[in-house]
Amino acid sequence: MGATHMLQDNAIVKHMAVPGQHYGAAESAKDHTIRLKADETIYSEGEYAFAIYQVEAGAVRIYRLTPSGQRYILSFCGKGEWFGLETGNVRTDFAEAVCDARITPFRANRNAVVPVDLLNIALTNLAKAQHKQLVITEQSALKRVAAFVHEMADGHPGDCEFDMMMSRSDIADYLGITVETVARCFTKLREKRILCLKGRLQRVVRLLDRDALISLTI
Amino acid sequence: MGATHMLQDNAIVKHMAVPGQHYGAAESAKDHTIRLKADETIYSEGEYAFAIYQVEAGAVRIYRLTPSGQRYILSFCGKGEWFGLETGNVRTDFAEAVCDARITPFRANRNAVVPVDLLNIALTNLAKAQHKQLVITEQSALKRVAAFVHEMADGHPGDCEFDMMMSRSDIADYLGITVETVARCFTKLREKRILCLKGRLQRVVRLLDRDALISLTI
DNA sequence: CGTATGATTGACGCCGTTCAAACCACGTGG
DNA sequence: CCACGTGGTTTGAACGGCGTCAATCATACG
Repeated sequence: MGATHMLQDNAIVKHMAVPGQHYGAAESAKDHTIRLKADETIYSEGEYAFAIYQVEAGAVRIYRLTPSGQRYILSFCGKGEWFGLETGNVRTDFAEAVCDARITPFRANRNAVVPVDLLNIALTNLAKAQHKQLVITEQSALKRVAAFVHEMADGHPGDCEFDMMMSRSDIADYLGITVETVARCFTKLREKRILCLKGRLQRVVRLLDRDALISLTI
Repeated sequence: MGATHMLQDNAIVKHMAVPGQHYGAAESAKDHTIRLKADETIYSEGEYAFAIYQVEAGAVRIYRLTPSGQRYILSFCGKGEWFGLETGNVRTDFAEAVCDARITPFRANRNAVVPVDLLNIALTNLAKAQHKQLVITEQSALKRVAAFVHEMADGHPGDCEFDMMMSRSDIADYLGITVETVARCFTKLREKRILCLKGRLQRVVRLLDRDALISLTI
């Protein structure tokens, strides 16, 4: 999190980053960890936004519903990532646990101090959103799925085997394609000997050829 | 710009918004207006990021080049909008004037104060990026173009006739479709009597049926 | 064993890409 | 003035990939 950002030598900006400084004070902004079961709702569109959250374990999906009722997943948040920071006071999207998860809320109590760099969180989320735009417009379903697996693999550095946790339907709504196409792309990746799928629901990936995967996403 | 955001009653956040308060001080962060000709470069990928910018007149395109050399336009910035706020010290994208334009840079000089709410800018840009994700995945080229025209129309409230300024190629790279498809969609919008196109390069839109346009984007 | 849920596979049609040509307004120079 | 070239836009024809609808498979659970 300690990433520096531009304009960092600015006096105002400096004041924003007080990591852990006020944490543990009499009136801490940090609440206790919340344990969530799979698919449990964290907040919904239209609700009052009183906190931001950090993922401790598991994964969270942030999504919106189009007027036609279709779900579009804006982002998945894994361990260490922040979500729930909005422009206004009202939620514009939904947050749910993808699987069993733990998250920590940070409330904005009066006089309490949030021990986090909000600007950094906002800019990180912006960078994620921009990268996703590139992935999505970078047409060809196979490229999108490859980029998704790559993204998941980045969340597990070192491991060549990991659990994606999300369903095919989650992946489809995240990449803007259909479940069937997602399945077809995964079989293509298997045929190309880039990965294996394991587990009851085929959500555990074993990476066989990371380089080939990356070259697909380009 | 003065939009409130969540956690606004937080002490740290309060300190960030000092609109105009320090402006005009001995060492102002605001530089003089820059005048740009069409297609002139503002900054490029890899450069050191020392300032953010506000558009005074005209329009600016923010884009990236994929490894395969394809251009993808992340956003257009019109009058009043901010761009150039990045996560790191190094530019990750390019900024160019779409047409003749005027912009104001805000440097991060030592001891100088940026009279703007950086968090608000970041969150606004994040909201824009998220909305664009919905537009793009909301497949069907016609819907994308309709959403684009709608977005342009929002920049000219009240006017039913305005200049889009960008070329078909700009629009294509912005929406992730081809120039030909963009042209076909515009003729469809003309056939549906939703708009007329004027000017030598057919970039001036006259909106005939705003409601029909909006209902297309849903 | 029957049902339910989620993943996979197949067949077919449509929409957008690709390649190509035409068009239009505006220059230039003969 | 006309011929020609240029940059941007539009239109046409053919191909291919993804969505749709449907059936099948695998595993878990009552």
